[in-house]
Amino acid sequence: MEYERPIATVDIVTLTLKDGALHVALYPRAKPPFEGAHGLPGGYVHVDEDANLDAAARRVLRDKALLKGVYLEQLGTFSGATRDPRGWSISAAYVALLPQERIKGALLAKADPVPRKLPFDHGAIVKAALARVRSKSVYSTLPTFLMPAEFTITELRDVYRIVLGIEKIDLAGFRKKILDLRAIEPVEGKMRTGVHRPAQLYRRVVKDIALFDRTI
Amino acid sequence: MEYERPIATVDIVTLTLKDGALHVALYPRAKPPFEGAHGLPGGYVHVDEDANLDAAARRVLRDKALLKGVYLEQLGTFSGATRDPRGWSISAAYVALLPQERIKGALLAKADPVPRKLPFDHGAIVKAALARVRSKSVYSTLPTFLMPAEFTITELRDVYRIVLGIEKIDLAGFRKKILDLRAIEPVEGKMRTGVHRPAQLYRRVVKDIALFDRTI
DNA sequence: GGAATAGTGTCTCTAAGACAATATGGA
DNA sequence: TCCATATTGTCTTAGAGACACTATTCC
Repeated sequence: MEYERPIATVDIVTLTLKDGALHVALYPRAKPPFEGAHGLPGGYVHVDEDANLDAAARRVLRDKALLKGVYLEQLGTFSGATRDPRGWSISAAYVALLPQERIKGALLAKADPVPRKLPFDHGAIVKAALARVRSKSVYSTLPTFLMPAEFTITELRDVYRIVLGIEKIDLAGFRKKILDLRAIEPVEGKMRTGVHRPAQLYRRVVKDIALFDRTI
Repeated sequence: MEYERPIATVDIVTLTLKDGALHVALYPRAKPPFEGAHGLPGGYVHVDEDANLDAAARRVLRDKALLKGVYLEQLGTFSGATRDPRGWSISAAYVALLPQERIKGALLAKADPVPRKLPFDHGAIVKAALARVRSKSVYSTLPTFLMPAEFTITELRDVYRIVLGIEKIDLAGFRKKILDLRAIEPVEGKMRTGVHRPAQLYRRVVKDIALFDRTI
């Protein structure tokens, strides 16, 4: 026996750093339901063109001009009879991380506390995304995907501070850990200058995240 | 515009311990496709009776008489045009853990290496489930859900050894860590006897898993 | 020189790991 | 008594954290 098939969609929680806090990218909805309201980018799975859900998520990112080198991982699947007014629905949620300058045309809203009045269960999805990113950042180089192509160790340390909500992280210890992992490498001859000793610039060397033995 | 809706199913990777190794519960498929073959328990989402995917997963467990106190978590969602001969499909995969004596009527197959010739992409799903359970067991009390109601610390230590693939874990250090966490408590007056000093029996006290600061 | 941050070295202290010592019941 | 495992205690050592010290640039 065949059962009625649920609606199948993907939704992307695109997180970035702005003004020292995590922000989520929201876009106005072009069609009902919730037409005009700002929500997570997403949409129907296109069974004729998407090879799978990952491909559907990448297509959504492409439509928003968020393309190359974006960190993307499946967050979880949200479902139920009541989350979408159109009927029983399944939404595969993804988390994307990228530096702010890569995002154009989106409304960047503070991710914590989660913005009020998001459509569907997008509030719960953003909350889950934040929890995932925070817990994973404790023992991985996930926050490097929030950095621009080149960054100093101090800047990376500050991003860890923001993501993890830690008031201070000792720079000497942080430097040792992050360099021992060999997940970033110095960019030859490039320094960040200022009214102080110039700092070495680094870039991420691994495509995926690297894991620490312990915690940051 | 509405797109054609994919098939929506749930699949459960039920892991247990047997003969000192992780095993996965397989059941013969009653209907096509792959009728008669052994595969993961699962089935269509019933939009008329399931409140959401978690409820669908619990219904599948209930149908297999695996009911109370089963640890269940969403593993991830597997999808695509080709994984199911019936068409573009989405399967929400779940991991369930329970002690062997709770499982009746299933074929228990060694989970590592993954059994050959499983239907659909069930091989990949089992592989992902194993990876999830192993990585999470490093820093949590997840393996306690593989234990019967009462167990000794030595028995729990051995389960960690099996799940993590570690040849030896010092019992004294393990005892300290697991007791400090207060995730298990002694069962008053109950001891496991043998041809040696009797051992205190313990039971799990937390409903969910508890997390270690570091690793086992 | 002074200010500010980058980068290195060192000390302390905790905690993990190894392992010794003791406890207890059955044969 | 001995054997086997349970349970507790102790010693050593690696590593994290704190922080002092030096380096380098601009003013």
